[in-house]
Amino acid sequence: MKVKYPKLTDFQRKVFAELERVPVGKVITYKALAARINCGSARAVGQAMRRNPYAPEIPCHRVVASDGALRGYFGKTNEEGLKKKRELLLKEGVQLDGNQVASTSLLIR
DNA sequence: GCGCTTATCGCAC
DNA sequence: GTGCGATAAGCGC
Repeated sequence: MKVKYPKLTDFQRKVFAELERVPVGKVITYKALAARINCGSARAVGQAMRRNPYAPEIPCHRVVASDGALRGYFGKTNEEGLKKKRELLLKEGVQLDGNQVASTSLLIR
């Protein structure tokens, strides 16, 4: 298996690995993702996403807050990026309610 | 509702 | 090589 993202740190690599593990139609929370990589801070996960150089290549739109609420996208916490995130999720089959997931059952724990 | 804590990344010196 | 600051969150009070 080749290193898909050699420019990323081990931390980001783990985050993306777990992210790829999320099936289409479902999403994962920052905390759950952080816990999977043995990290107690969800903030660090968001940090990796925000600064990830492969933003459009990484399905960061599948990562949501513990409440299932979208937080930001492409380094933007405004509706600009959020709107796109919503569209992507809907396209993937994730039902959303405004800027929040319609059902927390869609979240991977 | 508001504020503080925590971990990682980015950039500067 | 080392240090400082900022952040796409979470939890507590």
